Amino acid sequence: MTLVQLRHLILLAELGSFSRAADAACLTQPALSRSIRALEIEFGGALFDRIAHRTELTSFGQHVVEQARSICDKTDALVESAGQMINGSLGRLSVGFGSGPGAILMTPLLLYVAKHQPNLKLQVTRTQPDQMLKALRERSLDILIVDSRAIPIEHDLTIEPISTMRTAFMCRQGHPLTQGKPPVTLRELKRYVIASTFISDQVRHALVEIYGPEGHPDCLFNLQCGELGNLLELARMSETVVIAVRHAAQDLVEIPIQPALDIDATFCWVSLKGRAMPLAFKLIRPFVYERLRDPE
Amino acid sequence: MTLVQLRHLILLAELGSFSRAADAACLTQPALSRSIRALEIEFGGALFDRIAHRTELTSFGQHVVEQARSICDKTDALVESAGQMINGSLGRLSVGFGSGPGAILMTPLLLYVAKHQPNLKLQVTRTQPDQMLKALRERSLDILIVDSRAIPIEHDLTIEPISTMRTAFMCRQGHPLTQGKPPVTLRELKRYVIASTFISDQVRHALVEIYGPEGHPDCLFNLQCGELGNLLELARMSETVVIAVRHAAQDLVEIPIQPALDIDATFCWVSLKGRAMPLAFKLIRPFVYERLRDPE
DNA sequence: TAAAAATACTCCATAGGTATTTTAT
DNA sequence: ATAAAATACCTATGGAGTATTTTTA
Repeated sequence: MTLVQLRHLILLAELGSFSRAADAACLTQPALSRSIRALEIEFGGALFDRIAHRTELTSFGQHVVEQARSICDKTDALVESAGQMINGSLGRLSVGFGSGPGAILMTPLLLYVAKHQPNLKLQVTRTQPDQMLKALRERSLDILIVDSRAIPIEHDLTIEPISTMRTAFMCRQGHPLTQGKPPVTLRELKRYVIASTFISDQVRHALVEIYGPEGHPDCLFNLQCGELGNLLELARMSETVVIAVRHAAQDLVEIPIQPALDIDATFCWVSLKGRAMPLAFKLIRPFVYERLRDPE
Repeated sequence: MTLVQLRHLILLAELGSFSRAADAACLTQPALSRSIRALEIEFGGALFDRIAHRTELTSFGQHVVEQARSICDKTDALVESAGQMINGSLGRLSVGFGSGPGAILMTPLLLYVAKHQPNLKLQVTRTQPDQMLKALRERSLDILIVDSRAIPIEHDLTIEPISTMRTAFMCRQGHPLTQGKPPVTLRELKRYVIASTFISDQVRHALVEIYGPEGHPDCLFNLQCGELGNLLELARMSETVVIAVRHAAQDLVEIPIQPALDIDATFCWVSLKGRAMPLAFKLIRPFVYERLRDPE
């Protein structure tokens, strides 16, 4: 029994003539005749009564056709939904965000999908990198967007860079640090509470290299919080200074510190090596590349 | 997309290895590999992640496998139910009975099917021959069991004889006609009410031939009723004489009329020419042949 | 290095085409 | 006589086998 044979059966049942059904199936009459005959032999009973100038289902044929219809409908539905999944308009995508990309991208991405990909089931998550890696390996997350320094380089991960974005000390507009003449020293900065997200080893070393022992996070930061969003809120509502990706908060002001904070965040996609990317991925990919970069 | 391919897909999803799934499918590994590849090409996306020593469904593959399972289940169900229909244990059969066969056979047949073919959906009907022929042509009846003289010989009918059964004048036990010395004349008979079912032209001619003008149904019968069962009841409850198939009522007594009523009922199957017989037919056929005959 | 999947090739079964016969009206 | 389906025969595609290569842990 073949799907093709079942379709022939359905067509013949509908058209009531081998010749016409063969035409409809883009087949010659003998081919259709054989196709039906093969089914009949396989089932062991006649599906049609061949009456001159007419072909009618037997009661057995009626029974079989009903079920054949249901089978063919199901395969049509499969092809349809598979097509939708392939072009990405159907299906689910679970994205995990690191603190930086989350602060910059989460709301815009949700907005974008809500507006332009209403059929896509998107799940976004913001937790700690190690938890997200675990989720990725358990396949409850499809992909991460994180600062590459936040995750270890491991053999089972595929890491693809997205962009580098400038990092800066920032404070609210009108903050005392912005009132004096430009170059601000670390000493001046440290008169204020300084907050940051959790810091990678790499950045810690970079800070010490630029600012000496005074730049060590343990010494530098009073407040640390995994959620950059909360830190930015804090900066807006107080004289707290935050260190973060400059572009994460346009309404804050960059502090012109000397020596300059010459650290870039390097954002990347992280996925499991060897795993096919969920198809919906390609629908959000361009949007992420477009938004996760410093403005010109 | 092929049912075979879908089964391969399901098997591979279950076993998680091309080699093992190929074994299970009685196929070589390369053949299965190609089968799955063909599906992936047709759908335009990967169904499996090939990880060394392991093969796992992609999210797209999960979606497809679910639907493939449902399709294959349906085809299994089709094959199963078709097999049952072929061996007759599933399906429906509509039988129309003429008055004689109805009186003899209807209850026993219902009983037989109830007891031995509980899965068969049997519909039995007792109406007039012309109505049954109409129903047969409309395919609301599959087959008739009637006295062949009750139906016209027409080109679109297949008529297959079953048996001939003796016809007799009958009355209840202890009826006055059974008290006198054996040969009863038509004149004596006609002192009682005589009842019959509706009579065919053939039988009418036969009666006139045997008994002369006195034997003409219009003259002979006081009561006529399409339901032989009612007539037999009547004979049991009164002194009414009935003419019917002798075997239809063993508890009635045959009247030893002279000249003898030398008329046989000739029962037959009637079906539409060129139409396959419903498969359940073969389940009741032997029973009908066995029961619809005069006892030895 | 070993195990699993992919690839290369060869072969054959079968689906489909063309031509013709059979059948029933 | 005509129209429809079945049959006969041929061809070619594609599915399956064997042998081999590639890949990755």
